[in-house]
Parts: sequence; C-alpha cells; structure tokens
Amino acid sequence: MSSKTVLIVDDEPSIREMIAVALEMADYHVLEADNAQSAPRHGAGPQPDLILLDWMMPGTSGIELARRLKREEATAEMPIILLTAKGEEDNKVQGLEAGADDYITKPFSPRELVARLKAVLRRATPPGIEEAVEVEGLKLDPASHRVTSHGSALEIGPTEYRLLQFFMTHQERAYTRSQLLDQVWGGNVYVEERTVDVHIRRLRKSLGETHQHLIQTVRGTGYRFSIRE
Amino acid sequence: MSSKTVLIVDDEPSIREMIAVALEMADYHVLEADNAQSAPRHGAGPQPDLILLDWMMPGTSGIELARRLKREEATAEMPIILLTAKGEEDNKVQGLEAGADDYITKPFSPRELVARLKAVLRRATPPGIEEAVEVEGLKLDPASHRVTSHGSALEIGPTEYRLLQFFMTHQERAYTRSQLLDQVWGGNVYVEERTVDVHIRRLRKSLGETHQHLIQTVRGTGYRFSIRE
DNA sequence: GAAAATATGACAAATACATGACATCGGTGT
DNA sequence: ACACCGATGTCATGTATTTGTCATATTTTC
Repeated sequence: MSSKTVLIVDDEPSIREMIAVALEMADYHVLEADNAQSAPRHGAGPQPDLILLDWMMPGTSGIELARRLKREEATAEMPIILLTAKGEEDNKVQGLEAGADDYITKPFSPRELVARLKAVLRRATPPGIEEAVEVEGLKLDPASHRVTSHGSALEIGPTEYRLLQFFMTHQERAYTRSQLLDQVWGGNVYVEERTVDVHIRRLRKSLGETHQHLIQTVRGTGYRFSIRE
Repeated sequence: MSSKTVLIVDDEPSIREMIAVALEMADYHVLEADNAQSAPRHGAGPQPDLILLDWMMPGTSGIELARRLKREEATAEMPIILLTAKGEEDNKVQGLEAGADDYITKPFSPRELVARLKAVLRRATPPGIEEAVEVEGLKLDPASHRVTSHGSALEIGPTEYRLLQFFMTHQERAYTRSQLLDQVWGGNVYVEERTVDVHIRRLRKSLGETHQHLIQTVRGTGYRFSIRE
C-alpha cells in the first residue's frame, strides 16, 4: 500500500504536532505549514495527496486558502478537509461551498481523523478499472481477482498473482530479479534477489504443467513471460 | 449502475448549485426547480427518482409540496428527502408524517447527503424494479425483504442482508473492505475495516453450510461472491 | 568435469483472516 | 423511568496462510 502524503496547515505548532503524530502512526507521510503564506510554496517538494486546513488562522484564513487552492489548476483536484473549532458549525456550508471535501469539528479523536481522511482519499482516488488478460487459455481477471485455466480456477498466492499480472501485461520481455522486485514488490522493500526465484517457482507450480512454459528462465539475466519457444 | 435522477427544489440558487455539484460528482443526474410552482412541471421531461425538498420556501412550503406529491398517483411512490435549517428539528415528525422518507438538517456535508440519498434510494426504490436474485437455491427478494434457501426463510440481520444483496448483484468480483464499506455501509460512516470481517462471518453463519461457499475470502484483498470453485 | 546459475524443499516469522465475547445504542414494552 | 432486546462495531485471541531465507539438489555452460 503506497503511503499518501498529507499537508497540515495550522498556525498552532502543538496542534500540528498532535495531528502529525496521529497520521504518522497511521502510516501517512506528513508535511507541515504554519500559515497560508508558506502553504502553497510547494512547487519543488513532494505534492501532498490531501490537505488538512485549519479554519481559523491569522492572515489568510483557511477558507480563503481553500478557495484559492480550488481555483488553481494544479491544486483544484486536491481534496481538502477543514478543521474547525466547535461552535463554528454554521460555517460548515460556507466551507463546503469553498470546495472542501469534508469537515471535522474540534475536538476530534485521531481515530476519527484518520478514518475520514481515509474515506476522502478513497473517493478521490477511484480505482482504475483493469481489463482481464488472456493467453493460451490462461486468464487473469483483476475484477474477480482470479486466475483461470480454460475456465477452471487456479490456486495462487497474492505475490504470485501480482507477479503473474505483471508478466502478462509485460510479455515477451526479460526482466532482471532487481527489476521484478521493483515492479512487483515495490521499490522500497529489501528482499534477497534469490527470493524472486522462489516465487517464480511457486508461480510455475500454480500454473501447472499446462502453462509453466510461459514463465521462462533467461539465464544470466532473469525471467520472461513468452508464448513462443 | 444506472445513474439516478434527483430533483432539487430550493429557492436559493447558491444552495441548489452546491447540492447539484455534490450530486453530479457522485454520478447522479440533477434537475433543479426554484419553487413549488415550477416543480411539478415535469410531465414531459425525465422523471426524477428522488426529490430533495427545502422545507422553507416562499409560496408553497416544502412540506405542502411533499403532501401534494404524495397524494398524486404518479408521484406517490417517489421518495422525498426534506432539507431543513438547524433548529427546526421539531418539524421532523411533521415532515415524516407528510410522507418524507428522510430528513437532513443543514448544514450537512455532501458526503452525508449522498450517503443518505443512496440509502433512501436503496430502501425506497419502487417495487418491481428490484428483481429477486437467485443463486443455487439461495434467493434474495427485495420486495418481501427476505432471504430463502430452497424456500425456507433464513435468519439474517439488516446489515448482512444489505451485504448479501450487494454481493448477489455484483457477483464474480473481488471487493476490498474499503469498497464494501462505501457500497454497503455508505460513504459517510467511519467504521474499522476489520468490522467487515465480522459481518462477513455473520453473513456466512446466516447462510449456513449450504451456501457459505458463495462468500469467498480473497486473501490480501477482500471478499467475493462467486458460484464457482 | 568444474564452475556458475537456477530449481527445489523445508522452515520460522510475519501477516491476514476467523471467531467469540463484550460494550453500546436505539427502540419497545412494562 | 426502567429493564430488555436485537443490531452493531470493536477488541482480544485463535488459526491458517503467506513470505523471505537457507541449505541442498540440479541444470547449464565452457
């Protein structure tokens, strides 16, 4: 699961810190800004996937910043959650009109924060609809998350599934173990290259005699998925 | 999923606009009317599947319109959600008596609106459009709101019913816990993902040995309803 | 045949899921 | 107002699967 980046904009360092801790525990990457001025200055750095904005801040208020962000092309699509103190609830409509995607009233529990954040992100990132791939009666269907051989289901583990999916969408091409680790496991995990061999073996076993030949060893290099030879 | 049409009746253009945007993002088709007079004028155009009605409007008030709609044959079956300002909560009973199906207090989040709208549509979709689904002797009939196994009724809770209904109308497809929460619980509730596991278990228990196998675990992903394997 | 590379079987630790128990909440009847 | 009830969400614990690594076999290359 790729961890998302959240930008917190709040003038109170203690609040920021509290939120940051909660989010980091939930495995989010956190950026902080203490006011509206410094907030949008992220041309170079990593772009956040979501912005947590305090309503009440000196200088440009949260709601103004929200409007500004929604107007700008680059940030218009970025989900915004507004934080407001209790009793300011009437601002809710105003805030949502300004383009905020959700609205949390202080005080809130870290749990609630994380839950709503997750929900907003979920909506903002619609899962891509992927097509099924089929080769010589071997079919991998992302929708049902299933692999079938001429209609009958195959027993296959999660990692082997991802491996096969990668291969079927990148046929006729040799990949080194290192490349496979990057593509299938994800770039920032450390595992032995030999581990790839083991999963290749498990994948071949799952595919059975019928389809084994599709997973080919490229000696001295790595592996390849190919219908030829 | 066929997109539904929602008619918004409110005298405030800004409110209408806000709601319209929220609904369109949620993939609904939107019609607008600014008062009770123009509202019923839909003899020709597309019929809405649901009406969002502001309580307070000049001229004919929302509640009066609601009553009128409920009296008329053509619109009697149409679900109505009333929008009311905060503090008018006492009107709730009155509103529901007038035939409204739900009741939302301003201010509300788009998420909340969409969720309740979805809930109302789910529950109030005119009988006849929702067909019973049957799979291997397991039958779910929305009309009678009943689940039967080869004719004999099964004991099943509300949440499990909705879960099963979703699954039976979306077979052969893997869903993450997150997606199930969105689809079955509604986007505006914040519950633990693990909670899905518990309801899956309850559903399986209700289904009994005979049909348990239909609810399949997809390791590392979520769950799936499938007649195969 | 020796060296290098890959295949394979076995394991222990890490993960993910299943299950039972429990607290809470809204609704009902007393 | 009160106790009761079913429905729900959460947690702690039990169980099963998955995963990365090794040690050891087997194959390929020269």
